[in-house]
Amino acid sequence: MEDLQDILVRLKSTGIKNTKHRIRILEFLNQSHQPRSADEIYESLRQEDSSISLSTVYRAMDILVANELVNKVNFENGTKTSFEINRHIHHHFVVCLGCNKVFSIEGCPIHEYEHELEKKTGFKVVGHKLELYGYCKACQRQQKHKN
Amino acid sequence: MEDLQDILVRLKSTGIKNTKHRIRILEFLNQSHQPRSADEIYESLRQEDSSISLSTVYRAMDILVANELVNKVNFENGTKTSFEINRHIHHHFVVCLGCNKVFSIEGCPIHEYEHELEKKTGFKVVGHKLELYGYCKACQRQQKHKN
DNA sequence: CTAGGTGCAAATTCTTTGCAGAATA
DNA sequence: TATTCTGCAAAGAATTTGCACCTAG
Repeated sequence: MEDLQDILVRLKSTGIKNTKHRIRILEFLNQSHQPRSADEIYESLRQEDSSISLSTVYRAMDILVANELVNKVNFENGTKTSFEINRHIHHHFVVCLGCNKVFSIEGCPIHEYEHELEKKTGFKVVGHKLELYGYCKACQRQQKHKN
Repeated sequence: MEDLQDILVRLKSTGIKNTKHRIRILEFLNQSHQPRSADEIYESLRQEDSSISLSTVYRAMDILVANELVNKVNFENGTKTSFEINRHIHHHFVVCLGCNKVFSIEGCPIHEYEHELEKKTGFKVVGHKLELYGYCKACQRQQKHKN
């Protein structure tokens, strides 16, 4: 887990204002092992400060995403947008369709492919999104017990 | 473009009812070069039959997706769900961030990787989502002109 | 002090649902 | 005819916005 201090330094360097809500959002996401929805962030912050509003969370997410402190994630299953700390490490997600847990994997199998594609089609690739769906070990075990 | 007849045969074989709306939705998606939102489908059908309702479109999409005649697609940019004819050909999308056009590419660079991952982690992979984002030739040209 | 941030309530947008009537197999 | 589908209107969920007040720089 990246040190919160590093993230706060990055927050300062963006020039946007350094409010307690934003700090606590970054804190919460930094300690989360999963991407979190606006609602989850809201509920978490509300436990310490019941005056915060959900619209503040949405507005904070917008600006944190625009400043690359946070990434926006949309999974196939599940309707709402999630957010994760942007650690500037290229990675992808493995999503369990049994328990909806999200695992992060480093390394990327398609950088080479991007170059191939650019050469072949002339399309300029600036990014990509890859997610794998399936069943984690625990859910596979449960599945077997059911049969 | 797959023959509409083939698709209608598949529709029949599902056992779900063969209504004119469903046929026209499949027709529309079959001739589309891009995934379409429920709203786009609705607007298109409404030109010929103004009595159709948006909820019918949503309900039709549910059942067509469940019966594998249609795929559901969620892009990172853009908020609403889109739908495309399921041609049972494994493919991925290249999305232009300039004009929002969606190009389809056949072939998949990560099947091998899936196996590796399964061996390494024990996670059972049943599917994946891969999208590439960037700029198409036309938009790259425009970009240059602006500078 | 001033630009930018915030809470609240209301508005929007996308999607789902209940129900009574209509169409398909 | 029985089951499934449909239109309409209303409800719901997620997200955005207007406005008056507040706070960090």
